[in-house]
Amino acid sequence: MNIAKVIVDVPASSINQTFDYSIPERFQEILKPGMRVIVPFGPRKIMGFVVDRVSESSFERLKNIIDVLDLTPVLTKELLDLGKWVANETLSLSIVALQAMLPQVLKSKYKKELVRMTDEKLPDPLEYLFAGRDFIAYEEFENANLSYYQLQKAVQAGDLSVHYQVQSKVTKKEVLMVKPARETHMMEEAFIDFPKNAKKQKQVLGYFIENTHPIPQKEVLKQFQTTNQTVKSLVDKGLLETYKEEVYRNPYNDEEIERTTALELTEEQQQAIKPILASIKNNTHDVFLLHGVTGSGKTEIYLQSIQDVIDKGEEAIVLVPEIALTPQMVNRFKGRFGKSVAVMHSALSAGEKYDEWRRIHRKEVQVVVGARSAIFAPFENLGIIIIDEEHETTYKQEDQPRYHARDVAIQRGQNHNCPVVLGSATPTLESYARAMKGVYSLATLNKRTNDQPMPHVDIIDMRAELHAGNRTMFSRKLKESIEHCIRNKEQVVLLLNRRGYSTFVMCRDCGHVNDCPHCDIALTYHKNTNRLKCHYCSYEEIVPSICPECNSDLIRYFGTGTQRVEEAITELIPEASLLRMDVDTTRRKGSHEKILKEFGEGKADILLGTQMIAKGLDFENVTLVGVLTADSMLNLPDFRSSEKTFQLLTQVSGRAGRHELTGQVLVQTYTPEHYSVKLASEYNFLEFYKKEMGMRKKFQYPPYYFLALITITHENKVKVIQTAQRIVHLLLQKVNQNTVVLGPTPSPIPRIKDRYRYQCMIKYRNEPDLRVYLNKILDQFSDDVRKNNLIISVDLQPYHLM
DNA sequence: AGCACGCCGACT
DNA sequence: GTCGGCGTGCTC
Repeated sequence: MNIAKVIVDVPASSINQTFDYSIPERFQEILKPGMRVIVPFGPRKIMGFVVDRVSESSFERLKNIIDVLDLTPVLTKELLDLGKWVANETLSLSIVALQAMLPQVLKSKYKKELVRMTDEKLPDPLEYLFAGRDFIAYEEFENANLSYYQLQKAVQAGDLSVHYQVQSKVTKKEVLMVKPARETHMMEEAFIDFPKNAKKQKQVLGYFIENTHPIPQKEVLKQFQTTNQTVKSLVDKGLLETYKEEVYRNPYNDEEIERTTALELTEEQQQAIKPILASIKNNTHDVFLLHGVTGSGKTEIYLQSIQDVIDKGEEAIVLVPEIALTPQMVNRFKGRFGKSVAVMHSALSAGEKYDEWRRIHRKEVQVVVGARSAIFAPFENLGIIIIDEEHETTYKQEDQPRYHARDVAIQRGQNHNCPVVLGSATPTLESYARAMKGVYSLATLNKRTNDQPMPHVDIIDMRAELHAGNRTMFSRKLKESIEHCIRNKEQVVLLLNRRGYSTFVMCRDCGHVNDCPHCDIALTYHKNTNRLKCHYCSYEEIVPSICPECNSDLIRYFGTGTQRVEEAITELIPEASLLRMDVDTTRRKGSHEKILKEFGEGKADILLGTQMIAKGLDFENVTLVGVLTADSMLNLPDFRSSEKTFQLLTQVSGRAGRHELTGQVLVQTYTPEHYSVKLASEYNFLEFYKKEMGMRKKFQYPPYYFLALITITHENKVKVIQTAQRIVHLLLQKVNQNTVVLGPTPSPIPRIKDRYRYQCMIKYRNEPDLRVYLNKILDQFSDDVRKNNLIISVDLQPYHLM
């Protein structure tokens, strides 16, 4: 077994295979699959993952592994296999799948150096560049703009050599600790003999006679108001010892979180948890769909299930949408399981993420709560996987590897023979349909734990407002209700269901709209900078004062963004104080929490925000939730738009009246008759499910059909269309009769960053070999992809049809 | 991907 | 003879 199979860090389809290396004697004992290594690859040195050890290779001459980067494997056997599965399932490269399972810091960086090999004089420009040094960074040579020919000759003559370096930057945080170096009685003797003028040293020594435990040097210095010189002298005298100890960065202050114990479950909750506990107990893999209205106590079911898993000596993964990973949520888990919880989400720094990951790796925690990628937590005895807010689209990764955390969860659940729990107040049609078919077990929670009814939802027809001469974005009823709330010192949450915190600009005379010169999309107006920006390529220009088409000066700003609503409210209800929460105001780390905290403390009457305020907020004093434009989402060219609207309206309604005070929800819409608006206002998920399933069946969409989206991108429009047509043609030759291949059609945004975009959609029910066909087709175009900068991307089960 | 190698053409 | 610019093929 002295040969290692290695997946090397080269993201290219022609390299998407294992490479064999022989294992030098000194690594024989320690090298295991799942470790990272440095290997020679052509003239370079690169990082790779050992995926297997074997005793034979079909290659005659194998190169040696240069170095081993890990003391213990960073990927378990299960995760290595899972990586292979993910790569297969999502048509991505093995190396990309493996990298996705690890924290960023474990990724390698590469460096090239130019090393002088001779004492003889080099050709003038090179000699000058080296300036007496033995080696220089390759970059220096490149920046100097010298002839590559000379370099080539010098290297061939053996006067210079190119060295390749692999840097695996791992930043462990260390603290300098101080402890006594002698036994106490020896220290005491030294104390007595100590010179009187060394006052500080004597004090410190005295401390360590009393306290023999190591403490950080920083604390010693602080306590005795002295410098490290004092400690150093004591160390030099052989009385104290210093050493470095690794510490974890702790993004959450655990001590302050109050511990909680299990709550008593309601009848409904008990019914729901019973089969889950049974599945844990019997080590069976089942998928549970927990359909529970907001406030029905899903989290308590998660917590108690996890408790059983921990008691059994196993581990738990809890996935939460990024946006819901607020301290409120994290505290519930930390409160119950204390130090056994690791938290993983994008607001952590790279170092913090690595630390949390290591706590899992070292088996110091049993529970991880995290966003999508936490599904790859390196646990070896998984007892349960929970996906909260199962319907959230953030569980699908948008770039390679385009995996869905739910699919990975189920795969891991099978690997570990453990249950997977999907929880939501508004499950995806896919999951609910599976539950209906009996593939998943369904548990429904209809009652809120506090027995409060769901708040009443009023639909307001904005067309009628328009007819009545109200041209503002607030209906009369909403305005009155807001004022009423403020008078009663209650709080309001306003949702503007549109990410446009800005507007587009149009000439009133000729209708000219400023488009991005590089993308086929209108520029959006940013008021704070008074500029027009492209959200796709970051192109910017100053807002024109006259129309570039017709020279008219009647420029009008269209569309409603949160900034605008903010202005309108201050005009309409001057006494109201307002907090705005959107992409603009939450860009900085921690600002999200800060805004919520201020609102929670009652520092504002109104919280105005985009989607992000719909999730998980729980404020006692909120009695009114207003949705300004419920249908702005409905008009999107996306077959899920009704589902998304229903989900959003249901979610946001759950924000009102969660405690003593009863809540009210006002939904403004131009299409009050639309079923997703109407049924959301009645909290009628089942009816919505039936209705929407009918639509999906009629138009051949999931869950009746599977989808695959192929997007072809190139600078030359003709080339894109030709390629797309060829792909469609090839597909049609292979797929089943009843499989639909649509396109090629221009993408919803037909050009981004000067690249034209065409797509074709495959709708299928049964194509077991689709991945094989797709791989073959991708192979056929691999030359074009490499040489001509063509991009073909395949997204199986896409969420965004862009 | 990133690199070497080799062929070609330009310029001196 | 001195250079740079591609196209091609390889990486255990």
